Amino acid sequence: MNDWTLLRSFLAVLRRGSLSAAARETGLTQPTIGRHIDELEAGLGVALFTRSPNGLAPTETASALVVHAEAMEAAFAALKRAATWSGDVVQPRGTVRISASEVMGTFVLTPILADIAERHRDIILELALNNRTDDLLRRDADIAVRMTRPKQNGLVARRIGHVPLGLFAHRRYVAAAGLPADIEALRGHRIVGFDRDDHSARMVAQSVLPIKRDLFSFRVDSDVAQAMAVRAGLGIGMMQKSMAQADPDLVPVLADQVALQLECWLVVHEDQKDQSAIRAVFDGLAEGLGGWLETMASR
Amino acid sequence: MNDWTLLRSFLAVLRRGSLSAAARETGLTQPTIGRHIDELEAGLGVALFTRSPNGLAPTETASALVVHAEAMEAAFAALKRAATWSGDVVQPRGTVRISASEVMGTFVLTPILADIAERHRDIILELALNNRTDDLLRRDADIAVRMTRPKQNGLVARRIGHVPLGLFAHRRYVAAAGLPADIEALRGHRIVGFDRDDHSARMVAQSVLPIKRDLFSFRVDSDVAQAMAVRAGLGIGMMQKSMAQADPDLVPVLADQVALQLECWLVVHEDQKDQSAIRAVFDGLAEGLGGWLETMASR
DNA sequence: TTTCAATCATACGTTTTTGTATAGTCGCTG
DNA sequence: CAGCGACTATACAAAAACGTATGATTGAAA
Repeated sequence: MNDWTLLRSFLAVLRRGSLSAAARETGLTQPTIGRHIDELEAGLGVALFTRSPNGLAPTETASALVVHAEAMEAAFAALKRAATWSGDVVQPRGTVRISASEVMGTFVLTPILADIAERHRDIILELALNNRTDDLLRRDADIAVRMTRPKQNGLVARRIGHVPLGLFAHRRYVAAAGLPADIEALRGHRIVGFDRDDHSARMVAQSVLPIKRDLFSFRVDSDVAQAMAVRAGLGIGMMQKSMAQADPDLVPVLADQVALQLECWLVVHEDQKDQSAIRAVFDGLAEGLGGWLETMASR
Repeated sequence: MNDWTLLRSFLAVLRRGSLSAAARETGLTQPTIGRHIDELEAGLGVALFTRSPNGLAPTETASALVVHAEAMEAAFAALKRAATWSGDVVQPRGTVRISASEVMGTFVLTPILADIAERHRDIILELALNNRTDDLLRRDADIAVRMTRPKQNGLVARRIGHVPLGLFAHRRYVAAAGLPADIEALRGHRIVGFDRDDHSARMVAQSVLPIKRDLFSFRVDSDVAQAMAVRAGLGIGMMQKSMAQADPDLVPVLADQVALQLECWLVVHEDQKDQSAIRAVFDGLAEGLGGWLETMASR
């Protein structure tokens, strides 16, 4: 068993849930995908899917293997990106993939990246939005914007500045429920917070707030959705001040008692930091983010 | 360009240095490998090798891509291993790969692993000897024996105990060059140490010894070769006390002033620690290593 | 209940990929 | 300087992989 191609079909079936759908995704045909799965099961000596007329359901074994198949996929994508930097000429060019949180990527990075794209027309930019911290390790991205200091070896990190956070609520909510007098009084309010993904909670663990899941009466894992929920008057929630200030109907809550800020880090792989395309984007991000964070801090 | 198989040929050519040799390694033929390289170069749009009558030399680009291809390879190997744990039955079985340093793996682990293999006949053991610390991240191994506390997320680590180190020299060397009176006097002696790989230096950075490369008059990166050099009378070198005590001709040097010990950690992936095969090996290692470290400490 | 839109499985012809055989080039050695 | 051993490149045949077409089964909607 040593045919790497079979795993592409494996991933496709796992994601689409059927041979036919996987065939559509990969550009192959249903019999081919079926043969691939057969061959893979025979080669590994395990059952990967339970066949049924309405699709294929992955077995436990298949679920355990998916991380490795995805690692192969990520490595392949990284290889293709790295090939675009070839020669590393004076004029930087190629594809650079950036990983960031939803909020940072959507609201902060986009204008900065627009500027970088303007200055370096030969650089293609990719933006991966999620809150995982292992993007660089898996080479899922070339540059990461993170809110925690990276701990791994082999990474080069630069601290850019601080991002101020605060509690906010919509004017309408405040009119109906009032403002809490102190932190304890928050318990009587509707709080918007995370569902399962407690990355934001871990990040602010050093804070004065006792953040736990049962505190929240509205739960979503998407930071952007949390912000939208607050803007919709669903309750009090934590968000970046820059986002809140963009909406005149949002009022700060306990601003004097809850003043929180996250460190902002720019991270690259040690062995990639001298690629001209990556360096150009890194420097652009450092400059753009630095300026943006300064204007935020001075407000 | 999305044929994962081409990268296997790419790796083979890179390692063997010629199409023909790569063909022999992979079990394919020289024309096939040649076509694969052609196709890969065309697909990526870069030159990977400079052809010559006595082989293919990798370009700079090719060297930059090798890490990603190797990541794919490692992920594939990990997938195949993980498939052997299927079902996760009561009786643990499958292939478990352990990463350790040369010294630990060669001299300490082997008897312990023999014991584990005896108790679990359905477990196949693999032992990868190197001093890299990213084995687990790349999933190059399932369990790692390390001398430093792992810092990464997603890993579970257990501290097993301490490994005592010391300076030693061969009786013959001492007869010729004498024993140093204090640490400063080491400068007048022949010292056996690392060449380029300063992992051991970093590990003992907190020590009293000012370890730098120019201190050494004999340099090898292999810890085992260092120990052999000391046993051959080449000079004074640092080694595990357990190894030194196995040779009656070795005498401790500055034992009262240089007493060093490394922490010994057992590390496993969070999402794999409940696989019965891995758990069996992990527990066996913890028990065996723990006992061994205790007898070492009591000497 | 019947029909329809999915699905997976199988048979067969075609395309693509691979292997075999051979020619040609370079460097090394006697 | 000739011969040998290593390599790459090319031409053609064999084998493997793939796609098309079709049948069979299921589940949901009419």
